[in-house]
Amino acid sequence: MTLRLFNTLTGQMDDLVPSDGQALRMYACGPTVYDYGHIGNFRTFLQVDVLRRTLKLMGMKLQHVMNITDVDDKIIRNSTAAGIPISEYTPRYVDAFFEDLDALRVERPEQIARATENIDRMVALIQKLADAKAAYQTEDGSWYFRLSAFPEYGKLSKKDLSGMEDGARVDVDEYEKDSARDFALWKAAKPGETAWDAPIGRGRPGWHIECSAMSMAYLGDSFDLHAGGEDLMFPHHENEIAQSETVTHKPLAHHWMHVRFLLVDGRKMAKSEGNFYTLRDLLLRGYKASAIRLALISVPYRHQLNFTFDGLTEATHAIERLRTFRERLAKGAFAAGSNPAMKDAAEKAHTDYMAALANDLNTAEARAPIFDLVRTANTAIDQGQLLAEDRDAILAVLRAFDAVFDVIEDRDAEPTRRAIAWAQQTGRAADIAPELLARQSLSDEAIDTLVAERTLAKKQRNFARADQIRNELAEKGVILEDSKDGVRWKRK
RNA sequence: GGCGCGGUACCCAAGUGGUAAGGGAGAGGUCUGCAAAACCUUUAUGCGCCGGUUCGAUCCCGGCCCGCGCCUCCA
Repeated sequence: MTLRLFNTLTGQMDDLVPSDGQALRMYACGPTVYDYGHIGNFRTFLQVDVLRRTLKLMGMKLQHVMNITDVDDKIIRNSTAAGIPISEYTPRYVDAFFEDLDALRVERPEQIARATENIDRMVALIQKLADAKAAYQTEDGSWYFRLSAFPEYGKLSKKDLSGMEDGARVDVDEYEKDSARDFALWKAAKPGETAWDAPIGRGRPGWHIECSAMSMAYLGDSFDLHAGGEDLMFPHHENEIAQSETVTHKPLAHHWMHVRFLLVDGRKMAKSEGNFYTLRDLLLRGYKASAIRLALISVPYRHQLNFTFDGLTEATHAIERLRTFRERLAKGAFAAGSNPAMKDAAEKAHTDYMAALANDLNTAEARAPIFDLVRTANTAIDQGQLLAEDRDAILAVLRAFDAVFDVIEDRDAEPTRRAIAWAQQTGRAADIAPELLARQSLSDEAIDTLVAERTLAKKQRNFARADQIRNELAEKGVILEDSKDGVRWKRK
């Protein structure tokens, strides 16, 4: 099975296949670690995760590199304000980033590339650009890329910059540059700023050169796929192409994938808009990591996603439906044998599911056959028509679903527990929803004890006491379900 | 201004030239001591508006209205 994926560069759907016949070599732009990640960041990383997992489910091997930008203007600004060197400032945000990825079940790339560990490679690339007359140094010691050296500039974002007038009063602060659009490759050190000594002078790398140097170092001059948020298309990715292809004369990446933005209440998320949420904000409000994951991946990557709290609630309920269903299959007793109708239903669901993913990662379309199967199978179970082999076939379909979506298996307790601990340790305890704390107040053992007491009360037909216990548990966010096979409880 | 995307039921959302997946929510019912879960029924002759092409358009073409994103750091 082959994934058809929209390619920004060609403007059409192209098959995504490893050009070396072995593993798909892909580079995805990672975070700049100057603060905690927000849900917009994570939508992009989640969609790249969907891509990764889909390719793996199709049997493809991956060589996926993600950079971490651990030196840039914002980092320097913030670390200076905090009065500590960037080497002490960034680790906490690097750790937080990976913790958040874990909470959201985002798989780690095969290779993490840190900017500060690849400075030599960036310097070497700038020297090659200088040799090619595509880079020049200004009076203050900074290096810039000469846009006029790369006629194809704009081919990714389809921008025609030929009409832009050089030397126009576009950017008075950058009067030293030959052209207003020329971008920085190397920023000369200013007093007190983090800097590296290099043959091209003391300074630090520009953002764009990082990705060019690291992607080529880990994946070769020309690789299969480059991914990132839509905002990176211009100028970041365009600049990467210019830097790399000027030196190699080969396409940097054959395929470019851009994840569209997440909006909040119909607007781009921004601190100044007051609609800015980190993952931790949502966890502390009591939303489950799985619900956040599902909400952020259920709208296909090529569409804007309008984030709302209603959407999270909806995702919570949808996951609950799937989990309840799987538990019913796993714990129920089914007679041996196979029901041809159910076998067909399971096969069809699997086929449709895979086809939807193969069609440009259409996650919304991929969900539908799974929920169809849930309803069909539930009905069959109600009528005693579902047999043991059918159960196994359906469980296999659910595993294929979770291989990409990864929300049925309940791993929500840990991220929530960690978020609460983090809030308490960093003086943000006030941000923890009271309801969430109430929910945490009962141990599993305490719940089991109360459930047992209620079961006894029911047996003695003391329904008043039984209902009282059920209500008490409900107030603590524990929901009970009676069935022939006993009582199931779950945390809200 | 340039480039691009979207407007489908109460909400989210898929989709196709032949009459609308799925999820959530609501209503009624079955089951249950009562609930919960599950199942059944139900909620768009309708897919922003106006023209056109066509035997037939939500899906193709043109125009218009509305919303959003990028064009500067930004996932």
